[in-house]
Amino acid sequence: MNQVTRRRGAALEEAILRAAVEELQEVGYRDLTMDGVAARAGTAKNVIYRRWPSRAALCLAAYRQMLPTGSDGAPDTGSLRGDALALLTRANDRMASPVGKILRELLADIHTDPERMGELRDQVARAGVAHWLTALARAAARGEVGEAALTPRVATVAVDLLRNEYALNGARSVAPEVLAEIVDQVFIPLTTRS
Amino acid sequence: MNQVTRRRGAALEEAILRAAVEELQEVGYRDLTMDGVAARAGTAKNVIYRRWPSRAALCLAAYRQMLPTGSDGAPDTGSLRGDALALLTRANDRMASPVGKILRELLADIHTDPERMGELRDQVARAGVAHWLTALARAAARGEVGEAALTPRVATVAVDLLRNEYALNGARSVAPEVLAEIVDQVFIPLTTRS
DNA sequence: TCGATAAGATACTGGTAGTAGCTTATGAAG
DNA sequence: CTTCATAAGCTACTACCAGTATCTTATCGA
Repeated sequence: MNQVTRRRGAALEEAILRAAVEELQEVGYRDLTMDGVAARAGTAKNVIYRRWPSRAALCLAAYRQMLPTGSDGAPDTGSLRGDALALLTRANDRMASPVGKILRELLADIHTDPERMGELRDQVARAGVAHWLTALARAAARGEVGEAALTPRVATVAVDLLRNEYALNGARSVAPEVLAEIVDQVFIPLTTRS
Repeated sequence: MNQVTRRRGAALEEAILRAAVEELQEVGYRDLTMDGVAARAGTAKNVIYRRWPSRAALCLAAYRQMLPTGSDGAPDTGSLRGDALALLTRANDRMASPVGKILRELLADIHTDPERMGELRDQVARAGVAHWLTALARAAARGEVGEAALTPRVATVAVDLLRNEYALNGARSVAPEVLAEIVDQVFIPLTTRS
């Protein structure tokens, strides 16, 4: 592994992160090893440890790289129920995807580390709140929903419940019927003016 | 560690489980080691492996031993809101307790193992659903709530959201204000006839 | 009394996080 | 062009732990 030209600084850092991302994609968080990342990056373990204090920290950084940069717009199906189902389905797809799996493994592993949890929480919790709020705002403009519904808690109730399903179900993806149930039994009754 | 009298069968099994429970209480799931349990039980690791196939399996069995046997009755405060807050507070206390912490560590570790997840899920999900249903039934008798609220999904919505808080917050316990928010912004509006 | 069974003791494999210490390429400053 | 601090590269190491193997020996039932 004798390097002819030696990478340094940012270039090396990127190479390591890229290697970590690839390892995450291929073997997942649980089975990712520092030796593996080092080998793939063509460097040595201690080089990694000079930049990130632990395996979890490295993987967290790598995870960030994997996130889609340009998030899609909010769906506009014309009805609140349609929008909600679309948003929830999208969230479900994301959580069931490889990236979602990695996120869940990561969450599971670092849930005792308050510091790193904080970083992840924002990533997780904030994802898409805006979309729910705009969907609600549109519905409010149509007169479908009352003012009382426009709190963050209510807006995110559906995704929160979805996240709970994953917490209970483990790795499996959540069935569409469950999504409909959440929307029809909770989200719509909560938001719709009666 | 030469035993004068050698324990066998059920007696030994109980001793191991007791040791595992104590280790769980003292160091938690994450830091529990099979060597530690064996030492504490005054036996050897392979004896444990003759009974449980893995560390996770042993800890799951030990966790079951830790559960309170006689669950408390459903609170009856006279109002649905009071009952809901009481139930949710109790659930929060349980989840924040050492036993709850162990449960969460366990959940986090085995969430990729569908088989063991199934065992745990019932334990977790079913816990207290009955109480919510009786609280709702009482409220229905008083005319406080409509029929539509009497689905499992709606009945457990508060605990489900609480569980989500733990998923997002990691180890920390959930603040009382959050409990009130869940009750006042979600549970009560969902259930109460308008 | 004897023999099957399972407990006990010990040692081992294999894998991995994280550390240490040395060598050497690199780039910047003089 | 030379020097020198820095950081990359390399190797080897510690410590830890899950799970396995093997042999000895106590126990219990026939």
